[in-house]
Amino acid sequence: MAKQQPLQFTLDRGSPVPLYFQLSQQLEAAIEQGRLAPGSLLGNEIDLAGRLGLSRPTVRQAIQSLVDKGLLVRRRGVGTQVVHSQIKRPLELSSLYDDLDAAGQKPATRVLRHAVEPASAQVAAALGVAEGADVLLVERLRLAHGEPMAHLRNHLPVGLLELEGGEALERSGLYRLMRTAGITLHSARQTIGARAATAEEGELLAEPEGAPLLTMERTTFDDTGRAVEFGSHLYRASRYSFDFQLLARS
Amino acid sequence: MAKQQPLQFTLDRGSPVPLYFQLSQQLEAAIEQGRLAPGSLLGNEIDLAGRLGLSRPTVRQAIQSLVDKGLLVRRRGVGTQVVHSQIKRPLELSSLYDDLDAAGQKPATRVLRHAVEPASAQVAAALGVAEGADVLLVERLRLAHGEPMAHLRNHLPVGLLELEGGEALERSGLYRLMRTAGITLHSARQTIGARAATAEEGELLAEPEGAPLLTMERTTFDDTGRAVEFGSHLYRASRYSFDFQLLARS
DNA sequence: CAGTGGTCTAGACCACCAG
DNA sequence: TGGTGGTCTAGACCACTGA
Repeated sequence: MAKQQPLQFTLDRGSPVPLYFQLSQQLEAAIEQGRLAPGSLLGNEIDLAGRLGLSRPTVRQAIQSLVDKGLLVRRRGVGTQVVHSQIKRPLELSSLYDDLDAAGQKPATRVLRHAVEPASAQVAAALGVAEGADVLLVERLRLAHGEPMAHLRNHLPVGLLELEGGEALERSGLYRLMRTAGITLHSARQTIGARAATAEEGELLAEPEGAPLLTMERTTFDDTGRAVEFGSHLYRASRYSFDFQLLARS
Repeated sequence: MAKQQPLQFTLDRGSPVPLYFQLSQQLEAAIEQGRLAPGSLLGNEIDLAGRLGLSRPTVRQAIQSLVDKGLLVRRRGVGTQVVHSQIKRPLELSSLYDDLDAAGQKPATRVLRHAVEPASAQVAAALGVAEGADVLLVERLRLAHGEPMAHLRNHLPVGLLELEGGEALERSGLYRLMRTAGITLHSARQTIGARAATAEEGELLAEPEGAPLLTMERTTFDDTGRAVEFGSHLYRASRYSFDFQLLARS
């Protein structure tokens, strides 16, 4: 087992950033840049704590956060080592806009509709409101490189966001707007399936009738447990797929 | 904010089960059974530690594990409360067999093929072996209630599992067999998409040609970073969808 | 202002693994 | 048998929240 030690860490005790977080960030950077080779041992926690002038629990907290991310593996009696395989991010609670943006796809959005409507039974159940109660409906077409990628229908409780005609939705994703509005996203329940495009859907997405479409339905909750969004989305299967990482539950 | 305290916890210091784990299990059970109502406050950590005869870090460790699962939310200056929405499990590194089994679908498996073959470029890249090198190919049809659900093609490095003709694969999932063989699953990289069925695929899955199919490709790694499986699967979109929970990355 | 969680320390003993 | 991570203790101070 290769082990090396010249790794240097700098901790700023005056910073408001917690010490364990400073350490875990620098460890993560070292792993990503290959300065900590896959499979190499990290050196025992006691020594590391001593060299850094930290207590062992603090060092453990830093290491644990990277174990939780899947970057490190601990083996009792052996040590802590860097995982070989490239771990990328897990499927995140991020918007399609951010996904495309990060992929350099220059996303654009066309807001097709933006209106208050009575909730259908499905929407009412998802959002936890009465059937027929007012909900905000936002219907958008997402484009990349000028080509349609997805048709997005989102239902929101009224009063949650001030969208002002929807211009903000052309420049940013819905999730980012929610975070900006002080809503803390907590969890989401998703279903991914597929079906054939109707003629109308095909026209919107520039696909022939009957073409396979990916469907995604998602209800998003904030940290108070309130449903803040129900989305019902269609993606062109020829142009889009869901790509993500899973970690085994320990 | 409702707060109640009659909750009773029993800790066994003689047990090999860690104290924080005993506590987190009992808390989780109380939440699931509704004895801890959604939105209710948990009471501060210091008192809880005192009443249980534990130190605060131990109690924190128990609470933190439930926060990580999405069952609890901490707010500084406020307290720890039970999340309102029903959190189910995240998308797990489990086999379709176990998924169906858990759903009471009485899964059955027909092994269509079980042979050593030269690796294609795609398989070689996924498993990290040379193109043309021997790999084990397992091809299965998964049925529920006698109806075909999915067509599963898995490639494995030779020598990883002793499958003995494949009978074991008719009674259990591939992942369970791997765990039984002492392989610790660590992570997987997945892609979910959709496409139209070819005539041949349609015949296997009892769908017409051109019917939408869900596709899933997955490479699974063990905790040493070794790729242990590459799967390329087809699901009937009319019968199956992927349903899972996401937690916001903190 | 009082109360909460967030962070940190400096020890301790144990269980597991390798040689 | 020695070294590793796994667990646990009994404190401490700080930052944030809400009344």
